[in-house]
Amino acid sequence: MGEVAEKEDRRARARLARREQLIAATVKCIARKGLSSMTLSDVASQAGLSQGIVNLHFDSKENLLNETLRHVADDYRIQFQRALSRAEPTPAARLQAVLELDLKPSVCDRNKLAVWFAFWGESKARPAYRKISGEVDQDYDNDMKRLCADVIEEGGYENVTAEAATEALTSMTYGMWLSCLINPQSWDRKAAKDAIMSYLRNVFPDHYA
Amino acid sequence: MGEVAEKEDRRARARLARREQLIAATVKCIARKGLSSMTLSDVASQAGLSQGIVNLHFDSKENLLNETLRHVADDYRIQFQRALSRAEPTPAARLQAVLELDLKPSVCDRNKLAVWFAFWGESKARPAYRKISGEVDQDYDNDMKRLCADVIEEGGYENVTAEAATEALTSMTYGMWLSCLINPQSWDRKAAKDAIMSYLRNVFPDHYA
DNA sequence: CAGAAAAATGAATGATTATTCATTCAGAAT
DNA sequence: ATTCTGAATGAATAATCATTCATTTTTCTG
Repeated sequence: MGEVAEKEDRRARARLARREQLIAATVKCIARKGLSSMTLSDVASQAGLSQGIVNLHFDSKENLLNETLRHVADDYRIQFQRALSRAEPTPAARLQAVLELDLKPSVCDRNKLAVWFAFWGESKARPAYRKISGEVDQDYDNDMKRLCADVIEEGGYENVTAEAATEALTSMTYGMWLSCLINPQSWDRKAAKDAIMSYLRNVFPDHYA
Repeated sequence: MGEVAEKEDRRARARLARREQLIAATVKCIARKGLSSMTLSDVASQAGLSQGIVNLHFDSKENLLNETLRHVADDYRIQFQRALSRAEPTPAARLQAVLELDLKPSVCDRNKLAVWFAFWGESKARPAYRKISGEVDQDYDNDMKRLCADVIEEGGYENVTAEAATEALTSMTYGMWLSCLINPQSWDRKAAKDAIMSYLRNVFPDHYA
C-alpha cells in the first residue's frame, strides 16, 4: 500500500469516527429528549462540538436520523448473528440463545430501545424509517419461524404451530422491550426471562423441561 | 332546570364537541405525520377550521397533546371495563374477554395505536406523558395479574406463576399492537388471536381446551 | 330586531432551529 | 518554512411554526 493511500485511509477513518461519535450523541439525545424535541444543537453539544458540525457530516437532520436508525439496526443484526453462531447447533439452543440475547443489557438497553420506539412511533409517517426497521424485523421473523419449525418437527409437537409460536415469542419480546423502556423501575429482567422460559417449558416440554 | 342553565349547558356541550373534534383531528395527524412533524396548522386544517383554533380551545400545543393522550387512554379504559363487565363472570372468561378486546378493531386500530406508540416513544423525555399512560398500564397489569391468579388457583396449575403468565400475556399484547402498527399489510388479526389462544390452551389446558 | 357575548378567523408576531458560509485551525505536502 | 487541503467553527440567515390579537361572524338575550 502506498503512502498516499495510507494517508487517505487515515482521513477516511477519522471521518468515520466522527460520524459514529455524532450518531452516538444522537442516540443519547433521542433517549433524553425524544425525537420531537431533539435539536441539532443538542446533538452537537452532546458530542462536544460546534453548531454546524452535523450538517457538515450528514448534510441534513433527516439524513442524520436515518443513519442513526440504520446504525442501531445494524448493531442489532450483528449481535443477533453472533448469538446464533455461538449457540450450540441445535434448534432449541439457538432459539433460546436468540431470546436470551433480546433481554441482555446490550440489546435491552434504554438508550437503544428509546431509539427503536421513537422511530417505530413515527414509522407510519416516514417510509424511510419503515424500510430500515422493516428489514431487520423481516429477517428476525424469518429466523424465528425457522427455529420454531425445527423445534416443533424435532419434538413432534402437535399442540402449537410454528406460526403461533413465532407470533407469541416475537410479540413477547417486543412487549418486554416496551416495558423495559417505559417502566424502568418496576421492570425486571429476570421476571421477563422467567416468563419466556415458562412459555418454552409449557409449549416445548421435551426440549426445555 | 332553568333556561339559563340549559343555555349554558348547550354552550358547554358545543365547546366540548369542538374540543373532541380537535382531539380527533390530532389523533389523525399524529398517525399521518408523527408527533415530531405534526403542526397546529395540520390539526386545524384536518378539522376544517382556522389557524388559531387550537390555542383558543387548548391554550397550547403541549396541552393539546396531553389532552389527546388522556382521551385515548380514557377510551381504552372504558372499553376495558365494558369488556370485563359483559363477560361471563368466571376468571377464565374474563381473561379471554380482555385479551380479545385488545385485538378488536376498536382497540387495535392503527390511528389509536400510532398515538400510543408516539407517546411511549417520548415517555422517557416527558413526565406528563408517562404519568397519563402509566396509570392505564398499571391498572391493566393489576387486573391481568388478578385474573391470571384466579385462573391458576381455580385450576390448581403448577406449571406457571401468575407473574409469569401476566408478563407473557401483557407483553404479547403490546408486541402485537406494535406489529399491527408497523406491519399493517402482513399483520393478521386471526393469527394473533390464534397465538394467544394457543398460549392459553397450553398453559391453562383445563380452562381453554 | 338590536345589541351583547362568545366563538372563530387569519394576518402579524416572535421564538426556535435547521442550514449556510466566511473564517479559523491543524496537519500534510513540497 | 510555506503552501495547501480538508476539518471545524460559530455568527448570520432563512424557514418553520406556535402564539397573539384585532377583526369578523355567529349565537344568544331582552
